[in-house]
Amino acid sequence: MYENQKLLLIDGHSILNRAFYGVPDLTNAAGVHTNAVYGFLNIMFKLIETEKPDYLMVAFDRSEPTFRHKRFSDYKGTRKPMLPELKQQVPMIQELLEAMTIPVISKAGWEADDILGTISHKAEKDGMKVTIVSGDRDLLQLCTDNVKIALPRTKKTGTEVEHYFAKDFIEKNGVTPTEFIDVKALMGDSSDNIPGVPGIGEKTAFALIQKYHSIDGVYEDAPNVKPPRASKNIVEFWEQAKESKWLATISLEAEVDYDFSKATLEGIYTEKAYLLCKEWELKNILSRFDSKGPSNDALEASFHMVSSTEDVISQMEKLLHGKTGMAVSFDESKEVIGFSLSNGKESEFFPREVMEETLSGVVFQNVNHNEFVLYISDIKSTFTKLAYSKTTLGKDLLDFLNEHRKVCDVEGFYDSALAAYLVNPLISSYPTEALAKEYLGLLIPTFADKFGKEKISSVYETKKEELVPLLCYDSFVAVSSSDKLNDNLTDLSMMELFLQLEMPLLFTLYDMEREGIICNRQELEAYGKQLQEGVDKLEASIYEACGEEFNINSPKQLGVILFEKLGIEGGKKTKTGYSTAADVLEKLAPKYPVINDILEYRTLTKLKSTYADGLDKCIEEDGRIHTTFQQMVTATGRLSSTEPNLQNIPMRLELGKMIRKVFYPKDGYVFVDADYSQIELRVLAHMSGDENLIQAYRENKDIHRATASLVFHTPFEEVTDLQRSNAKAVNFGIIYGISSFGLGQDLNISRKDAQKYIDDYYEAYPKLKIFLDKLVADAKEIGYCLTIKNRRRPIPELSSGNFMQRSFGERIAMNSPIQGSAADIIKIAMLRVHDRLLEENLESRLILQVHDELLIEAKKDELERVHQILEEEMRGAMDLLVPLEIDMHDGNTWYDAK
DNA sequence: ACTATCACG
DNA sequence: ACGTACGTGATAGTC
Repeated sequence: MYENQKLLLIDGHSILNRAFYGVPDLTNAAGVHTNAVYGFLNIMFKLIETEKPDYLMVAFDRSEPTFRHKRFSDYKGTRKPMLPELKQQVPMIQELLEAMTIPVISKAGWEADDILGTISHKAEKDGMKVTIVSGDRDLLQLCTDNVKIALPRTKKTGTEVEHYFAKDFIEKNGVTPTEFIDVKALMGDSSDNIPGVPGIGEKTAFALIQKYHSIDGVYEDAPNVKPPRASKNIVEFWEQAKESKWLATISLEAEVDYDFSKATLEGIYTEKAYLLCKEWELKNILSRFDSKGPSNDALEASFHMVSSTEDVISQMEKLLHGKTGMAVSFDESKEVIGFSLSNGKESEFFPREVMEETLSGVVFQNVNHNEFVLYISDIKSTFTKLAYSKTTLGKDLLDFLNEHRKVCDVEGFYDSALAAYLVNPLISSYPTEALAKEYLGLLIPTFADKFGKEKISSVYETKKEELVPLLCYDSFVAVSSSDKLNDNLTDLSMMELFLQLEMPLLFTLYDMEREGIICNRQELEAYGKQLQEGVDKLEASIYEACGEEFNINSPKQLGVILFEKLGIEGGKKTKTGYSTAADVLEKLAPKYPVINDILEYRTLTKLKSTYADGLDKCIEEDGRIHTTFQQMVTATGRLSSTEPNLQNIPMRLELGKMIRKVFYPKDGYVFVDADYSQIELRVLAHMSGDENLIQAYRENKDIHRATASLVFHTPFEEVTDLQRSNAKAVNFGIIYGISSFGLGQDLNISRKDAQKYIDDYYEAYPKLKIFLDKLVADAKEIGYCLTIKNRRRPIPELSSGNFMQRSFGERIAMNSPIQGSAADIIKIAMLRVHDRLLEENLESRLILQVHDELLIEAKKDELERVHQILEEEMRGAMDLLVPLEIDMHDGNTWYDAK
């Protein structure tokens, strides 16, 4: 009945193993390793295309070994346990195959080999042509005229596949595939734990089987067998030979269940498979799906769009009771196209044009705790909570409400995406479909699933009905996921962090962004011009020295010029070529003057392109730059700043620092800049409880000098500048999760000397070592680390089998609690400073945060007050075992305030 | 889209 | 034996 149909059988573990070692490490944003799954799929799809099978099955061993597990191949062998990164991917590929409706066959007590042998044998008897794919050459004993073994080999040029029918095997080895079992029985196989017959090696074994065709033939003619050693041992070790043959034989009669009719390859491209590939970010695989993504028909039936004034009023009255989800929808140019509301049962989209046509405005007022009143013209509804989620911050929502507004208040707002960030800060974005899957177990389509690369605005014009469900999902998911998110936050003891710190901070950040900072375009352009002159001079000088013109900004071209044309030695090579990084070039500078020009050229072009030109583009009509503070990006709990990044404005070099002179306070105001003094080291002193470090801070000592004094056993007053600066490097190193190699590199000393510094350091501050060791040990046990305010960071790297990855995880476990606790502290300070400025009816405003620094645009007659507020709220943000100190300066530009 | 480089804390 | 400091974002060049 299966005459001439084709069956493809895959040896699951073997191909996954091959893929794992053949494909470079890949992870998705959540840190899940995916390289083996990806490689497996590529091999599988390639074979589907070339072999065009009618049926496909994949065989796996069961993880628990049994007495029947007799052969040990490289991936499961006794030599090395399976690396965790690979092991994790076994259930992943099985889940995906099942999602693709490809049968995954395994049976307790039987190996994949036996399953493959049995199924291929049966299929052949049914008249099929079989291809077995494996990386394991042992399977070659299964090949016949109708059963082909395909062995993929990873070569530089890509994956090539070797094919063996019985005739190919005979041609290559001089014995038949079944005779090869007997060859193995004689010669043994150490990797498979097959003893064989002592004294018979590969050559002899082949020769004997070619002559006698089986071990029985050899045994029967034992007296005449040559060489004499074989003749003697085949008799003496006959039982062992038979045992070896049994071990080497793949069963053709395993007790496995399978059904060809369920292996037809129809419907591989299922919705579930699509979503798994998407979650694992297997983008090349995704392109094979032409599916438009999932749909939840029953749910979407409750999604509507209002089209008249009467509808607006009745729907709002209906939806605005209790907890309500709200999401504002934007097109690609950030124009509001409308908003959706959802009560978790029904959801409604309110298009902008309908709202504008029919109603004068929307006003939200906070009356009591968690109780809002929504006024639209003459209707009035009360509701208790807003939930919101979007890839960007809930600040979008505030913007929208502000346009129509009067009051936007902290109480009662709930940003689902922000909650999801606290639960897992490692994810790069928190779009609706991700929250839906994680917290509702609901699969929903994205815009790209439905509309590909079309523009939102054009879809909105032409296919509004199809778009509405997507827009409704935003508010539906926001409100529906909040219970589950709250459960998670409660379980993790993070409710306080969320409600008392992160949610209120959202409003602080919103205000800071709206405020912005004045940036003087004329001065910026003059500065850029000045830089350009320097660039031109250096460019000419570099071309002159190198004897030709080339692109100095291209590390590739620069590397060739320096290390090949000019023959400069000491060029450190990387994957792609020579490294031309500053620390490499600096070492060469004394011998080659052109190097200094190149370094200076780099400095100037960086300042010109990133800062002079880059900031210019960001000055808005009000003459101010409005950065965006990202609250859901960093793994540690810090903020980040984008478009533009105002947290990396030059500071260390004078030329770069000058840029700060173009940032002004408005008329009648001055800048007040306050930064924490060594906040991370103070946090470390507190958390570790080390008496020496605590005492040094309580006595307000120069901490680096105090460290040098202890480490180098030198009286405090006699510490040299070099000793102090070395001690400073060690202090930094400790915060980063020190390694002797890293410290050595930073100080340009040997690794051994660096290790001595570290040992002496720990002797000086004994509790630090105990504390840092405990951080790592605890994180290994529970899989994550915690800050003072219970902010958590999962560290999947700690369970890696790879030394490098694991070491990285250990450094993260030491650094994140410190960096993250410092972030907690300054966030508290920001909130309090911001709130006090408002409470005390001041006109001074908090406008920037740079990790350990706050910048206030302070009204001149409020200066004293602002100083006091900063002092009190920054120092008093948290009670530690050591005082929190700040440095504070006023200035007429940002430059002067530092 | 990815890599190298460099700006900040 | 392994080959690095922790956390970010913007730009230019290369594929």
